[in-house]
Amino acid sequence: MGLINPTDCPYYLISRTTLFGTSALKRGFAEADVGQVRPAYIGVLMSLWREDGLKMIELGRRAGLEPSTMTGLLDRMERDGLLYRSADPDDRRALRVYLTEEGVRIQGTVLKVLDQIIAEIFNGISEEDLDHLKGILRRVLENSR
Amino acid sequence: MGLINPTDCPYYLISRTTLFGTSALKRGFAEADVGQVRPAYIGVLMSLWREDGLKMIELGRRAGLEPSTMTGLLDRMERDGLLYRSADPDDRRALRVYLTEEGVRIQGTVLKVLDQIIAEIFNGISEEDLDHLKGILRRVLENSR
DNA sequence: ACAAAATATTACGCATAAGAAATATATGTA
DNA sequence: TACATATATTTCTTATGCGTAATATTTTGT
Repeated sequence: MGLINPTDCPYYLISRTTLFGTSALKRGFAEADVGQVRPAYIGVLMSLWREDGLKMIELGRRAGLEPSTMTGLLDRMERDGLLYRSADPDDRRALRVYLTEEGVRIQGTVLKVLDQIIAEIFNGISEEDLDHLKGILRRVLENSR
Repeated sequence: MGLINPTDCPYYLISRTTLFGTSALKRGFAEADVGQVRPAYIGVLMSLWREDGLKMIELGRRAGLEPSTMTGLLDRMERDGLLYRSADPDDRRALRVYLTEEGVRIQGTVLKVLDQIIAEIFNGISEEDLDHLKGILRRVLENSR
C-alpha cells in the first residue's frame, strides 16, 4: 500500500524514462551531424513527413501539444531551418507549416538515428516486451481524452 | 522499417504519457487541497519521507535529477513550505535537506492522491499489465547508467 | 445584416530540466 | 605542506511545456 519507493511509482518510472530518452536522442542527433534536430521536433517532423502543409492547430493535435506550446516549438524549428510558416489563403486566421528542403532531406538520417537510439534505450528488452509496452501506453493515452 | 507514425514510436508514447500524468497529478493535488505540491516534487518527497536530512546530491541521485536541476527544484519546494536546507556540520560544501512539519504532515494525502491518480491514468489496464510495464521500465532505466 | 460564439494564433508568465562554468571545500599524493 | 584532483552547490543560459489572456479572423444564430 504505502507507495513510498520511487521505483514502485509508475509515474516516476515513466518520467525518468522520458528524460533518459531525451538525453540519448540529443546525443544521437548531435553525433549523426543533425544536431539542429532536437528531440521535441520529432513529433512535428513525423507529421510533416507524412503530410506537409498542415495547420498549426492540426500539427499540435497530432504531436499532442497545446497551441501555446506550438508557437515556441515552431519558432525554434524555423530558426533551425527545418520549416517555414505560410498564410492559408482560405482562412486568414490560420498558418500552414511547410518543410524546407533541409527538413525533407534529413528524414532518412533522423529516422535512422531514432531507430538506433531506441534500440540502445531498449537494449535487453525483447521485441515482445517492447510491443507489449507500446500497446499498454497506447491504451493509457486513450484515457487522456 | 520506416518509422513514420508517432504512435509507433515508443519515445513519443512515453513522453506523451509523462505529460498526461503530470497534468493529471497537478489537477489531483489541487483538488485534494495540497496544491502546493507539484508533480516534480514527488521524487524528492518520497526520498525524504524514507530518509530525512539527505544531502542535495544524494537527493538528486535518487530522484534522477542533475545537481543544477535540484537547486531550482529545492528553491521552489522551500518557497512552498515543504522543506529547508541546513548546513552539514561535517562537510562545509554540503547542505542537508529536511522536511518541515508541513512536509511531513501532507504525506498521507499526497500518497492517497498519487494512488488515485495512477489508478485514473491506468484505468482499464490490468494489474498484470501495470506490473509488466513497471518491470520493463526498471530494466530500461538500468541502461541509463 | 449583425451580434455572439467559435477558431487560429500569439504573448506572457511560470515550472521543469539540462549543460557549462564558477565557487568553495575536501581529499589524496608528492 | 603544497598542489592536483574530486565533490557539493550555485548561477546562467537554453529548451520544453502548460495555462491564461489578448488579437484577429471566421462561422453561426437570429
